[in-house]
Amino acid sequence: MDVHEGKQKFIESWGKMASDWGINRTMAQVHALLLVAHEPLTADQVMEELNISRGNANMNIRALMDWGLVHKQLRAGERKEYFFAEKDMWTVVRQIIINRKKRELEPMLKVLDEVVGVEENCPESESFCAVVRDIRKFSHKANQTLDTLLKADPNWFTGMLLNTMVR
Amino acid sequence: MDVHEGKQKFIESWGKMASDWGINRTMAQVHALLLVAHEPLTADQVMEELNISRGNANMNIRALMDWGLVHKQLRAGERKEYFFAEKDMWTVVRQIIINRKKRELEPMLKVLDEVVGVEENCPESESFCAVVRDIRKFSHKANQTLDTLLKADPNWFTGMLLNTMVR
DNA sequence: AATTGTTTTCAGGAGAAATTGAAAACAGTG
DNA sequence: CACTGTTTTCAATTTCTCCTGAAAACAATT
Repeated sequence: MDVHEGKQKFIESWGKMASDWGINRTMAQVHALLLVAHEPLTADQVMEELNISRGNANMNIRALMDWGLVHKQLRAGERKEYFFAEKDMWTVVRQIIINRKKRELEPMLKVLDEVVGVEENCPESESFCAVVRDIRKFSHKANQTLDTLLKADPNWFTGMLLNTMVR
Repeated sequence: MDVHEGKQKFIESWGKMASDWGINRTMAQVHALLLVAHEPLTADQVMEELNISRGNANMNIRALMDWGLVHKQLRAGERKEYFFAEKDMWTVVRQIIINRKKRELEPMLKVLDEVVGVEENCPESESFCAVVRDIRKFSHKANQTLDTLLKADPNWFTGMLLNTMVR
């Protein structure tokens, strides 16, 4: 397999996976393209490679910068902007966790904290509260675990999690 | 807050979170409804509570059964089918991991295994392979970790992960 | 085998999300 | 400050996913 075919397969697959996980497919494809790019690319190159419009390229590059997954490079004497992806996988995963935790997990936790306070005065409300308490406990633990993970050493995840668990 | 308001908030929030994660919102709302239901419900009750059509209710209940998150209850002398959700959080999380791993993580791993074999004969192909190797290593470890997690004791996750990590 | 109650299917429609492309805004340069 | 190359914005359009509702299939009962 040659490198172009490999890149294409990778980009397509990365995009597919992302859309399964509720992330815009094109955004993930731009990310994939920059991940495997040999050098920083301009918006025009991204448009060209992925056959997307200027507006689309611009929006998704911006979104990726907001996520902390892509950075801008300015070159002296050039007006064009170049973009490159963060390539360290641990950092990539960190950024994704940070973003999704904030956007999606924490709002859910807030609601759980609210509804766990429902008055318990009948079998129905009691079983409701029991279920919510359980989900809430679980979610808070997951959230704390993620916080710990984020504070951890860069090599920690790949190293320890596995070693501790595999027997 | 009364139990009805609590249930509604919970159902709405669960649905929102699911759609952020690429899961059909209505499917998650049906799941949430059954999770907090005091007793098993019929398809008609689900339709009624969530204001959805018969077809929609049926399809999503089926999908939830495929995921192993909802079960059918048959009652002697009744032709209607009753549905109830698996309420143990550890089992719920297990089922979700099993399903998403199979549907989304593993196909990606397969592609990574393929493209890592790209011939390395120029700077471009070398940097491509280096990135792919890194992602591949990371993903395989994550996959193995999930396998171990799935084999683990029901109380393992909530217990150990946190205790080991929090200092 | 006809009747009734229930579940399943799926073509077409509705709504949501992503994309385009052209105009506006911006930023250097002579 | 006018000109040029570049990025940003956003209304209109396209694309995709999801939902509906009615018909078909199914299954228990008489």
